Amino acid sequence: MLNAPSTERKLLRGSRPAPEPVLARLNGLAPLAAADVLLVRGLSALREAHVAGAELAREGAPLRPRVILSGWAARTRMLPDGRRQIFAFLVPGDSLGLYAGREPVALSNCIALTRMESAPAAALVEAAAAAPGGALALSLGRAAATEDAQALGHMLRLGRQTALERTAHLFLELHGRLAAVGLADGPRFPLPLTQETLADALGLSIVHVNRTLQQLRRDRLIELKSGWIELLDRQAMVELADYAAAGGAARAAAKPSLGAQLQG
Amino acid sequence: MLNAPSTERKLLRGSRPAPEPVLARLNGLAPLAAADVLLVRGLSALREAHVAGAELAREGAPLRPRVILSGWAARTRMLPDGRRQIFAFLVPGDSLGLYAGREPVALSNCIALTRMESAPAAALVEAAAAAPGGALALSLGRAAATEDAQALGHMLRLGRQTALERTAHLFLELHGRLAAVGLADGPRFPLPLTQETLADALGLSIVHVNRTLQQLRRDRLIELKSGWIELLDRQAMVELADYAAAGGAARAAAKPSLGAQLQG
DNA sequence: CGGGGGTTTGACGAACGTCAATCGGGGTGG
DNA sequence: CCACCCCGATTGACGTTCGTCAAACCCCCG
Repeated sequence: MLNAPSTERKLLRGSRPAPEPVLARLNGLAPLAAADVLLVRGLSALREAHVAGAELAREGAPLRPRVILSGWAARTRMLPDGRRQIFAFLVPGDSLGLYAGREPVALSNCIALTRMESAPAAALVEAAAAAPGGALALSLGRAAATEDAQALGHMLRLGRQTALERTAHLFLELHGRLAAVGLADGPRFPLPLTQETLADALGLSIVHVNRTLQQLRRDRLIELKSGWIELLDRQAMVELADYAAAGGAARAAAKPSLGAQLQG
Repeated sequence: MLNAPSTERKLLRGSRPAPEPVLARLNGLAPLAAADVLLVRGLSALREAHVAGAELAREGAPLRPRVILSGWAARTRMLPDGRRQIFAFLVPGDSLGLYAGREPVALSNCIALTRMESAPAAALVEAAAAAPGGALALSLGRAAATEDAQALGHMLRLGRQTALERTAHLFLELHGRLAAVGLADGPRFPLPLTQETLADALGLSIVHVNRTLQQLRRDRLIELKSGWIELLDRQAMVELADYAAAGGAARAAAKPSLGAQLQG
């Protein structure tokens, strides 16, 4: 359930895990004004820590806007008999309840999958509302649209793709999203998820997820070990999973140059 | 593909198919001010007709805000090999592209499933933006939240429910939504969908949808004939499908009194 | 050296998809 | 008015995918 320990530290030596994922994300969606950049940077002063398993939102309860600085979370809902569906994974740079308007009521539960850090982001909402035509508002709007597009991609996976296609498609999406906030190391990225968590996201059983992962390994499409995954043949996976057609591809595309700019 | 002909006319004799579904919907979500009511009523002057199969939106193309006055539509996406997923059904009172902010780009295709009528609704967006604290803005916000909740319910269906549960759950959702705009006749409501369309929504094959419907009939849960469906034992269906837990139940609940008020 | 959560494997069964044929009803051309 | 036709609904036989059950196995930590 936790981020890989030694391996991670070794591979990202010299840079902190994710310098400013929220800034990278929002600035990647629309170049922010200087004031907006300061505002986003200021969020990290409000940093709060959560243990794995912490509940960030409960369905039906009020929901405070929040951005994720580090770690992974998941939006979920459960059936009375224990079946669980994960609607979305939240990675650094993602947000929660940012577009709820008035009456911010959570439509799903949200739980931390790893140890993580977040910050309340009401300031972002207010700043965007104060300047509806500004870059920040545009960026937040695009973030919302991206979320919607990803939800549609998830539905397409669940409804119309096989286990192999679904799994490849999800990995491609996660890779793109993590690359966009500077958290991918080329074709490699952290995947701190148990197979049970993957199963709940993909609408499969644990056992079948395991066999699907084995097949992706046998086909030399991925290498998966101790919380990290490497896409060995991205192009083949794109074709296998119809990634572009299934949506989210263009919108979640990595913009590595922007992340680099921010560090300069 | 068309609404049932003789039966429908007989059962709804004396009232037009759906007096003012958009008004019923929005007023049901938040009581509108008099000016808002006039604005919504004015939309029907812009009424446009569409044949079954008409394309209301294409993925990636600009999307103009629009409300549905009559008939059914579906949001879809296709895979290159022909597999199709329906993300949502749109019924009278529903809208399309109403919350897209700037850059209104369609995230999915939208096609008319029946002959239908719609009207451009940019006026609603502008009025809500002009009075962000007003009843209309609140109503549109709640409509957006309801849509999101329904999308989550759809994901839960696709990922974690059996064919029987999925089908019952969808019927319960549609019943609630149609009742909320005065289009249900007690436990009966129009269902102008082919089994192929249902299959694409439920993530099943046509044949399996057929067998699932047979079982719902055998179990005396529904009666389904020529474009109409009757829920014979709603409570049993709610338990079968875990309707409340799967979401959308409370939010999509019928508010028949409000529809009646509007007619007086 | 255990313990415990997560992973892997095998055997088996149920749910669902595919293929193919038939049926049925309503619309349409003759 | 009637025969034809076409799309959608229905049914049966069979194959595949995926789930369930159960038992190791593995590795990290305490």
